[in-house]
Amino acid sequence: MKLEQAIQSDKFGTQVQKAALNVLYTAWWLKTLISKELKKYGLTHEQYNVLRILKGKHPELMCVRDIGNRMIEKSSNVPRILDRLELKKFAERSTSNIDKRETAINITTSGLQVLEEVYQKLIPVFMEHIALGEEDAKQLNTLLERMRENE
Amino acid sequence: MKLEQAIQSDKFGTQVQKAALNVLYTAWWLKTLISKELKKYGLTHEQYNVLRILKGKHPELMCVRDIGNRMIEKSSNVPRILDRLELKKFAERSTSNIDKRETAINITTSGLQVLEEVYQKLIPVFMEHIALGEEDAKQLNTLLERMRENE
DNA sequence: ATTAAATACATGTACATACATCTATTTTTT
DNA sequence: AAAAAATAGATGTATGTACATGTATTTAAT
Repeated sequence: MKLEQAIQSDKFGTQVQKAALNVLYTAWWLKTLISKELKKYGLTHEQYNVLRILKGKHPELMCVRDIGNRMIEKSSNVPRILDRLELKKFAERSTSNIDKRETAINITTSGLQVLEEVYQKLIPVFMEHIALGEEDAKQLNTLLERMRENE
Repeated sequence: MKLEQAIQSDKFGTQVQKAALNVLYTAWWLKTLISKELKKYGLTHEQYNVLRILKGKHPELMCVRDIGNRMIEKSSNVPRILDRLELKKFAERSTSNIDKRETAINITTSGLQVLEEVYQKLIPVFMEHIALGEEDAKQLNTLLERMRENE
């Protein structure tokens, strides 16, 4: 859907201003698409993100700050997200031996399992709904990174 | 900043998967950029968005559903955002005469005023931080809309 | 005309963001 | 070594999202 229809407006000033709205809208669209799938497994987008990050280092443990640095949304409140993951037994907290201020976080076996299941379901969702070839995607990545170049 | 640095990862699988993360990250980056400016005026990104929408129709009044349809994030809870705008006297609610179920919303003079002030401040912020020419922006818009083509 | 269905919006709940503050540790300074 | 500063992360608060439910009003069905 064109942005004009999506937000029922066609007063964008410049293409740059339209691009900003387009990025925001596309991000919402993507999040909704993914979240719909995750919901079947009782996961939110952010909880899934944290699990993916934990898996990336597994079997190493990670501290809260390291997870935060890898989050897409830097202002995410990681301790709170970990609270929910712990309740669902997808992650475990323990105090670090080296530095007792640090919390060492581990993904559980069922965390790894749910992650794998969800990922297998997400692939076809991506395939079906994201209408972009590898070449276009590459070009899109270039433009988005150019957009953020000034800090 | 390259996405690899931003989220401290370079395992993206495909360019399409990277593009999805890149869109999400850029949206967060944009929101943060804008919100920092809005904060000086006691506005959130979403409140600003609603005010912009109201201004677009002013002096016509709008109902809650019409505002919702124009929001970037379709799942926004418009009544709640209006609560805050009303407290700050930037918007007013009244019951529609034609259909008493509908709430007619009006932007106030100070709402229009704060919007104009903020907008004047946002222009240079855009100029300074969004490193994209009109041609690149146009191309970005094309790619984002192609991405969402399959619904 | 009366009842049923639909609509508009408000409101409740769980989760998340954005940001400030607090507590427990560790590191640095003196 | 003792005091001060820095750091890690938990927690509080206001706001927002996502979605379900409730209430008033209007429209459609019988």
